[in-house]
Amino acid sequence: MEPKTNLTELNVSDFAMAFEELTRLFIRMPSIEKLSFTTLSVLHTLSLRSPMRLSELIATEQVTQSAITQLVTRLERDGLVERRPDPSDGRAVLIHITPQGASVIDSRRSERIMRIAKLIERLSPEERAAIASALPALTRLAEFGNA
Amino acid sequence: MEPKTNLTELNVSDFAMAFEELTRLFIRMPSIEKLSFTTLSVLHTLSLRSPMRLSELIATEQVTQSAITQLVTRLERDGLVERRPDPSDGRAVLIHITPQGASVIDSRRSERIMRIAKLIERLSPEERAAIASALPALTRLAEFGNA
DNA sequence: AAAATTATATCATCAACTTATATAAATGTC
DNA sequence: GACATTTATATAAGTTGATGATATAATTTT
Repeated sequence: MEPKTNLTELNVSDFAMAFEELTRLFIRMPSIEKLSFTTLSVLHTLSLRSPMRLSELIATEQVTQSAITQLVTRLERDGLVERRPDPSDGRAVLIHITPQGASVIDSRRSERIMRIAKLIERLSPEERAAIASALPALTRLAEFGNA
Repeated sequence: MEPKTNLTELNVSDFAMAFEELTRLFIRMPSIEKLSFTTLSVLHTLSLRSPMRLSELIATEQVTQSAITQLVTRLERDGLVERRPDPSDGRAVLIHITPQGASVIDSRRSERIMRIAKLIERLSPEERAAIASALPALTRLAEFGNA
């Protein structure tokens, strides 16, 4: 609506490209545990909000009920989560993250921070400062995803 | 090695967190064509460097030979790529992207730019300017991935 | 010429996703 | 309260996407 099209459009296109590349880099980043995006995402969400219902996870993770049910079954098999009845609704179960599941997320997070640190080291102080001052904006962008 | 640990570490941790969230947002971003990461990545790589050998794609995409062979077989089935003999090596095939495959990548890219533009609109001019000045640094970060 | 390496196809298996179906519990309507 | 509708979740069947293993042909090395 606003005639900032020229400036916004140029920024966005370059930004989008850079971010796509960074996303690719991240996805392909080696990891101790070879877990899928959704697995990690579910565990991450549970590490923040455990316990949760399956229906809640379906909403946060944007995959089908069946996929979540099956993933939780596998995670339960591997000891990363537990199913418990929901006392407030006989149809539902509550998914609890186990200490083992939580430690997967913790170690994963630490590892990725270390890897990113390695990359950041290769930037100049000016480049780092620029990223630092953009960080609040990037953080805000990220929050839009939870809206 | 350098005693910038404090500043770098603080930045990196926050940056990493914001970055993880943004990555999640991007991965979960809805799309007209529901294609997997590796599918898109292969098509993207081919759109830049077609034709390529399977062995080259194995290296760029960081998955096994078997996975690439099978994926290319499916993409060929769907008309997005073509296999042709490599005249310089009787064992090899060259994978060419088709116009259809290229248009998948193009439309995907345009769509994502539009979606990101929508998000960027919600930032203030100051926030946008901060991201714009960080963009060269982010772009540099992204390039480390191709090293 | 034979051995070793390279390039790729295929098989078997499991994870991860989809749609479809089924069942039980909860809620809404009369 | 009886019945209809909705909700929550398990499961089946199928495809895709990944792995390791195996096989075959072409090329390179010895």
